[in-house]
Amino acid sequence: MTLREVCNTLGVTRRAVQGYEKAGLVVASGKNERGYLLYDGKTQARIKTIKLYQRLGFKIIQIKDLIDAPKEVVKQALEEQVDWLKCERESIEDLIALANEIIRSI
Amino acid sequence: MTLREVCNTLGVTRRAVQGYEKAGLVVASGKNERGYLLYDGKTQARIKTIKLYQRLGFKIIQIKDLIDAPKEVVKQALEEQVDWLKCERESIEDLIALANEIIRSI
DNA sequence: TTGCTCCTCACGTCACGTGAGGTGGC
DNA sequence: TTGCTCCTCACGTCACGTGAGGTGGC
Repeated sequence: MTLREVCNTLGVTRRAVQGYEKAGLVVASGKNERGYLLYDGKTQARIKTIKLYQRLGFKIIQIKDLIDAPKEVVKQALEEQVDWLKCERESIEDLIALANEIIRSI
Repeated sequence: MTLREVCNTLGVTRRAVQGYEKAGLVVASGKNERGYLLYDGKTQARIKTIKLYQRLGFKIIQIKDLIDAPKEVVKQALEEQVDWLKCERESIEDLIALANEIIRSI
């Protein structure tokens, strides 16, 4: 698939994929006769995984360490991320309460 | 109070206050005989307010429109922010569930 | 002169957004 | 030549972080 096709089917931007390449997370599998960048199935799967990790709050540099890591390492990282997400949820709860207090005082 | 004193008492960094000044959110009330930047009580209160709005997720440009706005405008902005925070909370709930699913599948 | 504290730039960060300028085949 | 799609830079974004280089009084 060309870059455009990958972007459309996976819902990522051209610039994001470019960013992943710069970070060393993915590599184009080649170019077609017109010089268009091509990505194979494995690379597309990697891009999907990267997007998923990003949604979970991992940074690019963390994903770099995670994407080719053994399952147990991934599992532990995910468990830590769940703890972090729970903290985030707590913070948001507190902020909602705080904002509501201020609203009532106005 | 000097910049250092403001930073220590309010828990902000020198660079953050500098950023607020650049954005036009606050202005130093003057300089002392040594050329140190000074901030009066009103300015310190503004900095506190800015930090609070930032915690609630407002961006600097939004705070610029909010900090001198009438109470009703602030109230409405806060109500919208609460809605947004609730959406954020939902997203995090979903992410926690998703991460836990992945963990179970490993 | 050394040491301390402050000042004002100004580049770096992060993950892209948003063009700019150039190429290749119809 | 025009029009289209792609390419590869490269500056811009956001709210500061992190120095660099210079000043003033002990």
